[in-house]
Amino acid sequence: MSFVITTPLYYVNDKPHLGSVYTTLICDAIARYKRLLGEDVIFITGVDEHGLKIQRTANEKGIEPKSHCDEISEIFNINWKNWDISFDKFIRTSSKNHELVVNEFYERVKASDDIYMGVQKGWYCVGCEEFKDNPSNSSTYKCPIHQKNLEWKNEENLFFKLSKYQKKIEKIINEPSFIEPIERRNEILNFVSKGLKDFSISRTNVSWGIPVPGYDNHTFYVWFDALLGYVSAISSDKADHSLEKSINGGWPADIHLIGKDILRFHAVYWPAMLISAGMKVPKKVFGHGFLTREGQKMGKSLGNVLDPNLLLSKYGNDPVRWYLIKDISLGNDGDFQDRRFVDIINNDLANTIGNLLNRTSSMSRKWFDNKVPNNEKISKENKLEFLASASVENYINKFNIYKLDQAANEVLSLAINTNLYLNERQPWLLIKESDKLPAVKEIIYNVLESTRIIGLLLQPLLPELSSKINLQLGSTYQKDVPWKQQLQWGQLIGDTKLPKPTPIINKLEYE
RNA sequence: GUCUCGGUAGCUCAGCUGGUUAGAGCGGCGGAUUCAUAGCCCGCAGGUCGCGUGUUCAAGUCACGCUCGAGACACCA
Repeated sequence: MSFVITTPLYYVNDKPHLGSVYTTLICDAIARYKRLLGEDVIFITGVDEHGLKIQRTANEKGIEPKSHCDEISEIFNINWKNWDISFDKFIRTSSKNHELVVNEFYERVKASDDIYMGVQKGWYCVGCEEFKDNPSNSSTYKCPIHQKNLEWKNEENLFFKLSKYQKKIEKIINEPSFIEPIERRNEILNFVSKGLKDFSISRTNVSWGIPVPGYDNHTFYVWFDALLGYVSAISSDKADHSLEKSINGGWPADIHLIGKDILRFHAVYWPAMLISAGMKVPKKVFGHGFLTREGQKMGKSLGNVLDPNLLLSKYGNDPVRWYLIKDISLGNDGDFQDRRFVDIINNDLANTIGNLLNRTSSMSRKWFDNKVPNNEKISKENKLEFLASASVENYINKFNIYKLDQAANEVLSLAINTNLYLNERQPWLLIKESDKLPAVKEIIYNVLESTRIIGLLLQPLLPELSSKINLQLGSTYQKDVPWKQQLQWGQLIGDTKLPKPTPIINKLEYE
């Protein structure tokens, strides 16, 4: 059984922004987590390259759409590597194999008698190049963006019989686990209950797209094409790619993680399309929130767009991951605040976790010949062992239901509890009494062990920091041993050499 | 316009089916300690729980109204 997780296929109109980085980082954490649990993960990301907007952007730059897409796609690809994203597939919707899959899919949908030629008519703004749905549309209505009169337009389009799937879609979205979070689910339920209308899947005025077989001047509407990228991605690296290859390769997706703005396409149109083609629907569509900055919407007009690459180069990968994962609850909107960012990183990562490792390792080295002490096990019950196993359990429970922020907080509280334990036991006093040596050994072993577990728990969230922690404990994550097994108490081996501790994370300064 | 969600300490937010002195983290202030990255640990924050009315023995927690904010109401992704 494979676990298929997808980011949206990002529109190549512009380079990656913080929002796409956010989505992708979350997916990466989930993908890493599932791999640690031993699942066969297919982590899909990629780019959506067709459509009028791209065509126009390329025209403005005076280049072919294809070269524009090559350029931006490469930026995305490099970008994800810089962020250490562990994706398995990177799909480009302009690729040949994708086109083959789209055509095959289209044939299936056609065979289900779900395609017909219709007329898209309505009030059209030439400036926006789109139809405006205006209840009181009259010829005097002006487009609010362009301040121009609308034109009445008829356009021949191929339509997909979405209305036919009303009942089936209702059934799917009624399943509480299908759409998360629940607030978004209500919106979709409400939308669907008003009755589904067929939607057009082809355009006649867009040349940059996949041609519809049999209709010379038609190309597929970008959404019809883009959603299929999730499917074609699965077989993208196969020599002979076909729809069947993708289906057998792991479809359906276990989770589509997307921004809340594109929920409807994923939770309504997409399942209907899939049913029509005789395919399975995704198991879950998760619409996360948006990021604001210092309480304000980010936008070009406000000039407050936060460049993710700047964050990466200035602060590094793990701090950004920690902030976005731990401080924003998945599904809610989140606010990026410079001050808070610095505080959180310094407190959580440097002071609580980093310093714990540092003080622990220092004591052990100082008193036990630069080594891990042997576990004396003199106490009847081990408080830290109890706390650690509780944290591991909670962490896994939270992660399984995609409450990543709570999982992260679980790690943090284990670190806090471990610091607390140290302060209670005060081994630095006990060490002065020679008969207390066994007790000191036990305490130090426990604390080192707890720290090792903290490091392991951080593996899917902060891969870099995690390995740094374990390295300093002389205990690396072992690929051949199940992660859950390594999370069990008591795996740290006595007499292991401890390297000289160095800070695993530098403190940030607020400017 | 219709509908949905939210308005709780300086900031970010927890508070499930109503019930002892309303909680956490961060920031701020004070204290104790030294193994450690001036760090960890301990204590302090007296907040009309947006406003008003009502239901109730009892409401942050329910109902209604108002107000402010976010969002949905189909082909921009």
